[in-house]
Amino acid sequence: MNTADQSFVKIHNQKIILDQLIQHYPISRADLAKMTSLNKATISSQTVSLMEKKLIYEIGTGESSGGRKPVMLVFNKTAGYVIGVDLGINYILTVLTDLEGNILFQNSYEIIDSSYEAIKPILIERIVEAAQGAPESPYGIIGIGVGIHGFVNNDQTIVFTPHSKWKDIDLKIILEEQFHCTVLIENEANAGAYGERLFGAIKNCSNGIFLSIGIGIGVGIIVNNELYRGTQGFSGEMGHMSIEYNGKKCGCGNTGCWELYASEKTLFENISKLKGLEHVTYKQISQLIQVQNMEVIKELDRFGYYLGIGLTNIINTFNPEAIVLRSGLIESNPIVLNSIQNTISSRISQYAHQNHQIYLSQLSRKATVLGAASFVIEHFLNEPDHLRLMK
Amino acid sequence: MNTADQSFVKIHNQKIILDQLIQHYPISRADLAKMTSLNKATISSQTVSLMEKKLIYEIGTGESSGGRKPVMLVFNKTAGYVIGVDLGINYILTVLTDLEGNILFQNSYEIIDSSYEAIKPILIERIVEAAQGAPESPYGIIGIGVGIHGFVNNDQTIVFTPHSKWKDIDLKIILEEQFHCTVLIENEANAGAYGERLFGAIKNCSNGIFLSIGIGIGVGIIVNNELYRGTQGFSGEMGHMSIEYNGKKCGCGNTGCWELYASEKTLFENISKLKGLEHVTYKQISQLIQVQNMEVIKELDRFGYYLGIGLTNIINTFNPEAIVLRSGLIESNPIVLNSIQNTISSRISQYAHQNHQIYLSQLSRKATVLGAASFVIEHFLNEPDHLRLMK
DNA sequence: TAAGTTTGTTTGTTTAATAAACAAATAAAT
DNA sequence: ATTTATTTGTTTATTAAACAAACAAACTTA
Repeated sequence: MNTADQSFVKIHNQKIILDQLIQHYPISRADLAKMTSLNKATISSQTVSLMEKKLIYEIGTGESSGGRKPVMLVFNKTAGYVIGVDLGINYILTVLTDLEGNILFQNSYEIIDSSYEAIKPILIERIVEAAQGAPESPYGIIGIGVGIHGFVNNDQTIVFTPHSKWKDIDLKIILEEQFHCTVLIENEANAGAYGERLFGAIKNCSNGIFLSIGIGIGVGIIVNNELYRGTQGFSGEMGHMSIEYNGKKCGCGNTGCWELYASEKTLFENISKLKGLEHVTYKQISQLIQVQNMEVIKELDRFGYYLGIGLTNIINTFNPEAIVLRSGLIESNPIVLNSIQNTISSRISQYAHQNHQIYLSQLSRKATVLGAASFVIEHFLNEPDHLRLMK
Repeated sequence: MNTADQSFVKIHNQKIILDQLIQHYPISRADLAKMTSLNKATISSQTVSLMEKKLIYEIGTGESSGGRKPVMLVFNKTAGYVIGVDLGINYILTVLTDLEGNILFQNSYEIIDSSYEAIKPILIERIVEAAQGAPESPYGIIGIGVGIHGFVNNDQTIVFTPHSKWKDIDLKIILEEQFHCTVLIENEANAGAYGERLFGAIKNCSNGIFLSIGIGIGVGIIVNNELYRGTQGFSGEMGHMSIEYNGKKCGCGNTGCWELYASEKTLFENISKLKGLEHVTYKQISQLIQVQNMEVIKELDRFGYYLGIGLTNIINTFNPEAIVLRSGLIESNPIVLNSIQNTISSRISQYAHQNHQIYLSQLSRKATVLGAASFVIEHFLNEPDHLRLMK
């Protein structure tokens, strides 16, 4: 029940102007007026306000098109910096980005002891290290975004991580107290979906699905231009969608869960069993494919087949504009897409002609970490008054 | 990129005031000011505007609470009337309602020939009949809402109806030309979801799922307080979600589709086979249950079991606040809910404690028709200027 | 050199929300 | 019965933001 007044109008229009500027800079006031259909005078007054906030600045005149030369405005992408963290199962990926998501610094750490007690100091250390890489700027470090493999509720508490067994960890409060800045915690797939929507394969897509395929399968859902988190924050647990109601028993309690058939973990297990190996690596699989090892290729086909079954369910559920697949294996062996596509084509409803695109992740390993950072950026740009300590 | 100005503010606040008034009338200006946290003077000026539009009126003074008596305002629910139509597989249900969804007139027609050519004149006749039941009012018949069993795209064209085989029928334009009023066409499950959210089991629920179980299974999805239609309008085809990837072949092209296991149609077929009958009716089944026929009860349990399997998938996907089941059979034999709940409980992820409620449809047979009508009501109340012919 | 165009600012108007003052009506206290 | 405090709803003046129109500056083109 948010009522509107004059100040709402100003904030609302300023957000539109800034958005257009970010999308199309360098740009003149006159062009902004044309694009937004706001009055020239309104643009003039709003740009003053944006310049006072150091979010934009003038870079001199542009080309004339038969009259006075325009003064070009640009987005000040270095008005502040953000730290993004991807807390994976066996790694911590940390980045420092500007307000456009450009990476200035990155660091990857391999987790040995995944207990919370062991991770916490390492995490803080990595964040401090990244923060030190930020140049002087009006707003300094505007916040920290964390994407994590596990259940995060709508209060941003980490409720449970299936692999490292963290329980009810309030990392948000802990980091806020440590660093005194905005901290946003999100599920790994949600963050990935957001990253791909802002910077990657589904840029500006209204309805998109992000599929994170690894040890399990996680799904990030974007509907009606928004991330859909669910009532408590637990949407997108489609790895535990049953595709064989009387199938294999899963640790979650369900039977025939999709990720028991279509995760990278399952594929790796199958191939290592096939080859009589204890363990098989990405590299080994890629090599086996390159030498046309038929057993492995057949296994890969089955992998794509099972993915296609679940994806058909997703398409029937969401009628999405696009689906993004995040899987190191598929990204380095895009041939899997063929069996995925074939399976979907043979199964998708013939009643209505559904249009959908399937893309590989453009951000790849950085989808989650950039998504996490972008939550913070968006939060910062939506904050009507940038009342913060100047660094 | 909708910029805001003063008139936006007025329209926006007026909508909030009217919404509060509809929810809480009779109500005074003073109480509206408190509830909306708008200034008293603003409420005074806006109520003048709403009274000019005939959407509200005064009904005299109320009880004083220690000062001047308040003037009570009420919503003018008879400012106009709406026609709702449910175009089912073997019936046409038509209602006339006021602006609150109260039914003034209703009519049910059994379809014999379901071809478009046969239905069209009957449909028009039913609408005319319903319209004649409307009393004199400021706005007259404000529109016609149609819920239909089949694929409706985002342009509101009926793309395909699986049973009656209609193809690319632009009913919206046809009815608009015939009746010169707003016409809105929606999928049956989407309309039902909307009806239940406005008037029924999931009133004001932010994230809810409506399950229409009949010859097939259709799903209406409400997320982030909005109906989710999908990119083309084909979301919620979860009847064709595979729960057994190598299962029964479905007419849609997929295998192991949920509705092959958990639709009323399947249940009826199974029971009639069991009893060696050509055909079995709702009544017969209810009677068999009442006399504790174990074969039938077992079959009913299986029905609930299969529903529970798909519902577990839905909960894992959406983490909804509530799920509404629309099934004549379950509504008259709510015992089925037990096996549904048991199946879900034993299968739902133990990782995170998910809260969800499962309700029976409150609107029952009228869910779709009231949902269809409510789209028109909402459209009317959102129209900033009610520039229409007075009847 | 003159004419027309483009850009961005200035000026005054319009509109809707708000605060404050006010009048009317009423209940409760004395 | 009188006083006091309270509640309701209107009136008045103020504020803020968008806008239209006028304008000045800077530029291109003929």
